[in-house]
Amino acid sequence: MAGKVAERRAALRENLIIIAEKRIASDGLSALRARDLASDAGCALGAIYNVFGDLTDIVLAVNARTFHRLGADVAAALADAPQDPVEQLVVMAQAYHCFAAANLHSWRALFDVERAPGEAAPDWYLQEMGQLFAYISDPLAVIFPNRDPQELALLTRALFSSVHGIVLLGLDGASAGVPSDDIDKMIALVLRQFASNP
Amino acid sequence: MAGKVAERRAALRENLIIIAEKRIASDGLSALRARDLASDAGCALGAIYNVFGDLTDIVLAVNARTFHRLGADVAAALADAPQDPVEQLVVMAQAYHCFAAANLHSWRALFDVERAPGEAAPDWYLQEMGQLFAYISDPLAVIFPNRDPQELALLTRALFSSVHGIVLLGLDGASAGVPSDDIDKMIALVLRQFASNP
DNA sequence: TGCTATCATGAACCCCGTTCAGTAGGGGGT
DNA sequence: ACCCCCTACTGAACGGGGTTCATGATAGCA
Repeated sequence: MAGKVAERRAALRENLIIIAEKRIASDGLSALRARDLASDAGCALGAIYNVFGDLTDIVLAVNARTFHRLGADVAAALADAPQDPVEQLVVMAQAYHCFAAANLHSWRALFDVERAPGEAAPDWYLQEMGQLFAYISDPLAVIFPNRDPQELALLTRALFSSVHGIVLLGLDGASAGVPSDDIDKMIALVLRQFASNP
Repeated sequence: MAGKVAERRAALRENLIIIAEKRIASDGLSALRARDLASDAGCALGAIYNVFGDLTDIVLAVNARTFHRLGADVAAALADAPQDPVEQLVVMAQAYHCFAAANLHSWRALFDVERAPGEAAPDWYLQEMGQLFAYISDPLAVIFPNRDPQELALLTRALFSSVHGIVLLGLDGASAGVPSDDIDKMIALVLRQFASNP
C-alpha cells in the first residue's frame, strides 16, 4: 500500500498541530515541549521529526491556523459593520483587539516565533497579511479618495501597525494592565481622529 | 576589610553588564550565554550567580541602560525641535525610529525579555516609560487644549503605542523589510493627520 | 601563625531539541 | 505459506544550555 504511510503521517501531522495548538493556547509558546507533544500524541519522540523538520515548523503550522481564525473574525466583524468607512475601521480594529485578548498566547505566538535570519516569511503569512491589509485598504480608499495607491498602501500599513501597537502594549503585562475598555477607546480615538480630516 | 568583597562584586557586576550589553547589541538577546559571559569577564561560571539572580536580571540591567539611552536620544531630538508641537511629536517619533534601527538588537531586547507572569515591571521601567510619556504629553496638551487630563493620558499612550507599532512591524524582517524612509513617512502621516483636526 | 567564617569555583545536574543506530513490520516473490 | 528485504518507527544517546552546590581558596582576626 503506497498511500498507507502518507496517510498515517498526515494523520499524525494533523494530530500534532492540534495538540501544539492547545498547548500554546493554554500555556504559551514557551511551554511547548517536544516530549510533551510526543506523549500527548502517543507517538515516539522521533516521530515528530518524521513529519516536521523541527518544532518551529509545528509552530508555523499552528500560526497559520491562528492567523486564519484572526482573519475570519475580522471579516465577520466587517460584515456586521455599518456602511460608514470610519466605523468599519474601528470595528475591525476592535475585532483585532478582541481576538488578541481572547487568544492571548496564540496571538503572541504569531510574532514570538523566531524566524531564521534572512529567511523569508512563509507564503501563507504574506497572504493572510495581504488579506487583512485589503480589509483596511477598502474603507481607507473611501475616506481618502484623492490619495494615490502608493500612499494608500502606506496608510494601510501605518494604521494596521498603529492598532497592533496599541493592542500589543495594552495587553502587555509590563504596562501594569491597561483596561480593555481603554484599549478600545484608544483605538477609536486614533482611528476617528485620523480619519476626521481627509 | 568589610568593603572589599562588595567592591569586587560591584566591579564584576558592572563588567558583566557591559559585556552582556555588547553581546546583545551585536548578536541579539538569544545569543547571550552564561558561559560566554563568564569567559569574557574572566570569572567563573558560578560567579555570575553571586552577583545576579539569573541571566534575566542581567538582561534587565542592560535594558535599563538601553532605555536610558533611548530616553536621552528622544530628549535630544526634542531639544533641537522647532516650537510647533506637531513637529515636536514627529521629531521625537523619528528619533525613536532612528534609535530602534541603529540599536536593533538592544531595542528588541527591551520587549523580548520574558517577565515572570504576575511579576510587576521593574521600577526603572515605569519611570523611563513615564519620562517618554511626559515628552509626548506636553506637545499633545498644546495641540488639544480642551481635552481633560485623563483623555490626554489615553492619547499619549495611544500615540506612543502607534509609533511603536509602526517601528516594530517596519523593522521586522517578516514584512519583507519596509524601507526606512517609508517608516518615517508613516510616522509623519499618522502624527500629522492625527493632530490636524483638534 | 593558626583558626574560622566567608567567598569563589567549576564539575555536575537537569532540561530540552535533535539525531541515528537498531529494530519491528509488512509486501512481494517463490 | 514462508522468507527476505526494505522501509519506517523507535527511543536512547548527544550536545548545548542555565543553574546549583560540595569543595577548595582566601581573608580577617587573635
